[in-house]
Amino acid sequence: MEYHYKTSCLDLRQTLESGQCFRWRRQEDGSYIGISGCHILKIAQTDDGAILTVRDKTEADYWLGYFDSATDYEAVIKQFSPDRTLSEAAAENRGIRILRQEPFETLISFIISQNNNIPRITGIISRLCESFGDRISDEYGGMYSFPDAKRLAALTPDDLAPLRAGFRVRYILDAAYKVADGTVDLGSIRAMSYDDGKAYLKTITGVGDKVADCVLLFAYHKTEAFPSDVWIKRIVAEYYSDGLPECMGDYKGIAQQYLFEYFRKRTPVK
DNA sequence: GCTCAGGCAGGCT
DNA sequence: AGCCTGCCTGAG
Repeated sequence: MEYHYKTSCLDLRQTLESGQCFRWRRQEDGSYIGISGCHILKIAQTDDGAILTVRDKTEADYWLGYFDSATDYEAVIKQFSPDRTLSEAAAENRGIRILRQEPFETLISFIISQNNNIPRITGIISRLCESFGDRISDEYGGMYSFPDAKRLAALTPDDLAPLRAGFRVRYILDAAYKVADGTVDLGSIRAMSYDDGKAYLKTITGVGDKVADCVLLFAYHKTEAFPSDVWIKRIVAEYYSDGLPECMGDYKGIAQQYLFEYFRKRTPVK
């Protein structure tokens, strides 16, 4: 079925190519095909929203949650209006959504992201899923699930060598072990405060401030999280050296995403 | 050869 | 608590 999602604040390219997710493929016609958990979606941009191609209404509901349809982005952008830089960044990138992704997949993805670039991150994750995930559908040329913690915990560094993930392999395995044996219960983080969730995630080797913030923001939708990468550090140093503006409130993570896109676009590729 | 890419651990002060 | 340094890998 096709589900027509009407909204004024969703731009697929801005959202799906913003570096918060790694499992979407842009098609020649401009639509995107992606997977999350065992859910598969084809989605196409329209003037007044997007059209979701899904099996049934239950699937459509899953994806509306994934695309954060419950958050009023218009209101958030209005809240940012006192800060000139931020409101310019938001106006230009008003179609960005903060996705609600599967926690384990998000955790492993951002462990892989450290000291790495987006094409390589995407490649490593593709190989991980094709090697150790399940082929859950033959449509769109074959779709593979993200392997769960138990599956990954059964592997050795040699098994993961073909991924070419380098020194991150031992971090991937440490995360898989801790989640598989219950040392880390990802489900419990949802109810935790931002600070507690961050400290809890950092008990995993290879998870520092940046990775923890990405997981808290892009999986658990804790919008107080403000992932501070090399780009954001430059922006903060130049524009917010006296501290982040009051109007960001509890939406620092959304602000971060607008600022990141705004300045990345303006930085020429060498 | 070199540097850099959306960091982190481990060791040092 | 804050600074340094090395790190797999592949592209430019």
